[in-house]
Order: sequence, then structure tokens, then C-alpha cells
Amino acid sequence: MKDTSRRVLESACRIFAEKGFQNATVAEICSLAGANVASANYYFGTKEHLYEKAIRLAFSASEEEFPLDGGLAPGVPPLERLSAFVSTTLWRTFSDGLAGYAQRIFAHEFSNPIDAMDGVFKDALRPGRNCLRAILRDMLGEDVPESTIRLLYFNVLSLCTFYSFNQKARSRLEKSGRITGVQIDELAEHITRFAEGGIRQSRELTPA
Amino acid sequence: MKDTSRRVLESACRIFAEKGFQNATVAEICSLAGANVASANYYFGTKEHLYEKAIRLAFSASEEEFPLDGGLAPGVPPLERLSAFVSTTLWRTFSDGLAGYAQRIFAHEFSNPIDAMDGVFKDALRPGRNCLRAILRDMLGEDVPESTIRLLYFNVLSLCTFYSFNQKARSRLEKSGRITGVQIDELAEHITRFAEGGIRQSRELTPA
DNA sequence: CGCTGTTTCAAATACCCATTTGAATTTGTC
DNA sequence: GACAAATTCAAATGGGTATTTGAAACAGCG
Repeated sequence: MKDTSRRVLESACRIFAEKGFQNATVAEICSLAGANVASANYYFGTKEHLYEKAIRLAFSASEEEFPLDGGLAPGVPPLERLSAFVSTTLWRTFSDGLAGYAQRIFAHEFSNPIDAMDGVFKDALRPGRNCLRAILRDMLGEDVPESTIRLLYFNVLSLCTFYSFNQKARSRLEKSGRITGVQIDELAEHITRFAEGGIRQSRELTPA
Repeated sequence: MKDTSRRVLESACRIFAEKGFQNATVAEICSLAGANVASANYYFGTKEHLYEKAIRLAFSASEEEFPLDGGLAPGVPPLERLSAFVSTTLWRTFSDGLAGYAQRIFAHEFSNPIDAMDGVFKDALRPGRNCLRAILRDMLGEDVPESTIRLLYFNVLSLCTFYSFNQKARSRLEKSGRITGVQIDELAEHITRFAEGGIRQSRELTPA
């Protein structure tokens, strides 16, 4: 079977997402894939190469399944785009599939970056970054300084990504089961509202 | 010298903060402390025990150096207390000393929790949690549902802790040097303002 | 069928790391 | 100073893990 490679790659996404690069073992990944340990090296060479392929697969699947512009027509007002951005990020985060893995790998990489993956991650972050910054720029106008946009970008990003940093901790500390789609939407609405208020407050006070 | 134990413990704080539990090695910690590998086990038994002691030391030092109520008189209005909370958290995060280590250990533990440390971390989180929730309750009044308080708690927490999750990634991706005290204060003011706007927005729309 | 290149496998290799050990050294005490 | 307890040390132990290896199973094809 030639799809051994594929199965290993998908298992890799899952295990890397769960444990991060260092704590995942090649043996575990292969066993989940029903493949021999050697197949990982046969198809991917090293653990690092496998990691990189897994990242790329997870991120591209994520963008495909949950596109950032969420099917929005161009020219839609920025608040609506903000809402779509928040919603998309949360849906990715709580996804059971590759999109969820991408977010969790992303979170691991943030607190424990692997040197060789710098480039890969810059590439993966760029679309979201550009999207959100454009939204903020539209909301605030051209005369707000770049430094403010930057800070607000971090604020909104932190609100949206918080839940991907602590999925394991939360499932440990609380006994809550799987989150439902309705709950995700409610959360997205709450966060959007909060962000909107925060951005507005900044706009009112900054050009003083 | 009896202070070998102390030196190992402080090195442990630093190394665990940099790399997290799994990726830190006992050898590295001892070498930084100028001590023999065996001394870690002599004084602390296992790596896990050492980790626990390091956490406790870092967290208590953090609370001592940067107390949550930042020297505020009781009965101060909640917005001012919010500002103090944000400021304290950021000062902890960017501290070079034990307080900074505590925040970074905390971040690692969030995305890669060590089973045996559940209790320790619940204890460490409680004071901040209670403090922030009390502030929110004061700002919003008694008739706002607990679930809203909870969501807002996460929002403000994510704004404040975001920077402790990605210190390593940031220092890698950007070439920025050490952050200054003035910058921390500016950031704190910005975040406080943003949070204030977000909370206000939620208050206006929730009791609909 | 028989041949060639590909894929799988169990076992081996080589390295890293927490922890142990037993001897050597230092410290405290009389 | 000398004895006992505490501390330090270099080296060993043992378990885990990425990677290699060489042989076996398999696939496509004449």
C-alpha cells in the first residue's frame, strides 16, 4: 500500500498537535498509523521533516476548510469581517480535524519554537495577520499610527487564540465534554463584541 | 556549602521557564548552578520534585515582588483596580527575575501540563482569578450572569497573558531588544483601555 | 514464471538523560 | 585532632528514543 505515507502523515498531525514536537515520538505516530517505525524514516527522512510536512498539511487543510474571509463578499463593512475572522479562528480551534491540529501545533510552536521551523511559521501566520490588520485599518482609518494597529492586532489575536493554548489544561481542570457548535458561535459573538468595544475605546482615546 | 540546594533551585526556575519541564535537563540545571548532577537528586529526589519546588518558589516570589493589589487602598473603584491588575501581570511577565520565570513556567504548563502538577497550578491561579473576577463583578453589578463574568475573565486574562506565551517566539521572529519599563506601562495602559471598552460593550448588550 | 525496484519488517545501533552508587571530601562537634 | 554525619564527585546503570540496516515480502511487468 502506498498510502502508508499518508497515514503516517495524518497521525503525525494528530500526535504533534497533542504533544508538541519534542514530546511526540516517532514510534507512537507510526503505531497510530498502523505502520512500522522505519516507514517514517523511509518516507520522510527525519522527524523534523515529518514535522514540517505535517504542519504544512494541517495548515493548508485548515485554510481550505475554514477560509479566513468566510465566504464574505468583498467590500463588506469591517465589523462584519471582524466577526467572520473571530468566528473562523474559533471554529478552527475547536475543530476535531486537521484545522484543530493546526491550531494546537501552532500553540506549541509559540511557547516551544523549533529553530528550523521559523520560516514555515512565518508563512503560516501571514494570511491571518494581513487579514486582521486590514480589518483594523479599515475600522480606524489612515491617520491612526501603525503602532496602534499593531497593538490592537495583538489584542484581538490573543482573544481568539487563547483557547488553543489551553485545550489540554482545560479538559484536565474541568470535566466539561466536547464543545458544541452553538457554543462556539456564542463564544465568537461574545469575543467579537468585546473586541469591537476595545477597538472603539482605543479609537476614541488615541488621537488625543 | 549548604546553598548548593538554593543555587540548583534557582537555576531550575530559569531553565524550566526557558524550556518547560520535558525539554529541560537536570544536567543543564546543575551545570548552570555550578553543581554536580547528583546534587539535584540528593536535595530534591526527582526531577518532578525539583520542578514543583521551583514552581512554588517562582510563584511566591512573584506574588511578593508584584502583589496583585499593587498597593491599592481597599475600596478603590474597579477600573483603577483593573488597571493595577493588568499592569501587575505585565510587569511580572516581562520581569527578568523569578516573577518572569513564574509566568513562563505557567505558560508552558498551560500548553503542556504535567499531570502531577494540577494541584500546584490550581493553587497558583486562584489569587489572580479571584481578584479579576471580583473586579468584573464590581464593574458589572450583581444581575449580570456568572457565565458572562466567566467569559470576560477569560478575555481579560488572555489579553494580559498573551505576551508570556510567545516570548521565545517573539525574540526569535523580531530583533527587538529588551523591553523598557516605560513600554510596559504604555502597553498596560493600552490593554486596560481596550479591556475597559470590551467590558463596557458587553455590559450594554448583555441584559437585552 | 522470473526479474527488478519498491515497500515493509524486526532487530540492531547509537545517543540522550534521569537516577544510582560508592568512594572521596568537607563540615560540625567533642 | 579525630570521629561521625553531611555533602560532593566521577563514573555507572538503565530506560527511552531517533535512526539505520539488511533481509524479507510485495508489485509491476516482460
